[in-house]
Amino acid sequence: MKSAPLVDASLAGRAASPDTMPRGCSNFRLRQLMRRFDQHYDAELAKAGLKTTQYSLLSYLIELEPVRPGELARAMKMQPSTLTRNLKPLLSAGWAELGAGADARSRCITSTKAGREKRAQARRRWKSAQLGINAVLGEPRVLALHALIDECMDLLAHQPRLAA
Amino acid sequence: MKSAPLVDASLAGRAASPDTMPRGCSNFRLRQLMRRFDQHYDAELAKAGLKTTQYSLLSYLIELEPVRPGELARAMKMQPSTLTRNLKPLLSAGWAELGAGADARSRCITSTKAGREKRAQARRRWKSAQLGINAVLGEPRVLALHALIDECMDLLAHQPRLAA
DNA sequence: CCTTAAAAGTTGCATATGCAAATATTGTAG
DNA sequence: CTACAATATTTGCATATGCAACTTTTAAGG
Repeated sequence: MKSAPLVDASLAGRAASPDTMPRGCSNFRLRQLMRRFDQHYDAELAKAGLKTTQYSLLSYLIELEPVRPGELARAMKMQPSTLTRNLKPLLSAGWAELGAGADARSRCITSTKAGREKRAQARRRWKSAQLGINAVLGEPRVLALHALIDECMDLLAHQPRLAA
Repeated sequence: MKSAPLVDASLAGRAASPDTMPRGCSNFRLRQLMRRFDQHYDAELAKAGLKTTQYSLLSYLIELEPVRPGELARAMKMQPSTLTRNLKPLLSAGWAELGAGADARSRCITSTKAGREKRAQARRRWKSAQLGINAVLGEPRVLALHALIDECMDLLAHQPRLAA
């Protein structure tokens, strides 16, 4: 028995025949690729002493500051609770500061001088990582990937009710 | 001052002009999309009582069992240490079991009857989530995304030295 | 005013992720 | 047989992620 392939179509999704319907789990695929990318960028950014996620957050903060937590979370399309916690390493490192907002129930996040310097330094590492990706995958493919991701994000954004 | 766009090209990467070079951070984009997908699949799979990651792991386990931890990690392209921990919820739930391997320093993972039943049940939820994605994004776009991800994974796999 | 809703953040709980280091075991060279 | 390298897995440490519940404040009705 066991005529089935090692990993069935719902897992890897590259065995079964026609290309008329998506095979395999989109989420698992995305997750795999994200892990790979993350490792690459992290390895480069580690030389500047931060994680890729921290670099993104610091960059968005510097662009948008002074900014409220919720606003920043919305801009980065993440949960407010996630932002609260992702901010902690930046606060500990002295790259960002959390002050009182106009509204007493809100806050105001700003970057420090050290934070802006760290971002400038890390940016060179990020650039290196990005160029590495461009080189290995080829710029056209990276462009296509970006475009496709953007399309998906747009379509998902206007779709409040996704689950059946 | 401040003629710069709200979020510069290195962040969102959709402002600046020519399409001749990738703009913005591929990693951040992937991360965003992955979060979205994850939420969608998780919402659906929660009805069966597990997370998307656990569904993937359980599925791979059932396909490959009996299997050693390292082998399973390699198949799923994740770190062995990550697999060790991701397995814990499955063990706690009684969906998988960890036994002694041939080699005394290794182990042998197998699924339980409850695990296989749970997977069958969860598979319907996964299918529903996947169909939802196909519907919102359109099957051609999902196919394109899969193909692109697969290409990237292949190119990255044969590239041991990525970082500069 | 007072009650109730809405808004903004944070915390509790659980999981996912990876690197580096530790552990245990097996294989190998002298 | 022993010291050392190679293999297989797990732990320590730190972060990332989300949902649901909770706290505090402000706004809206009566």
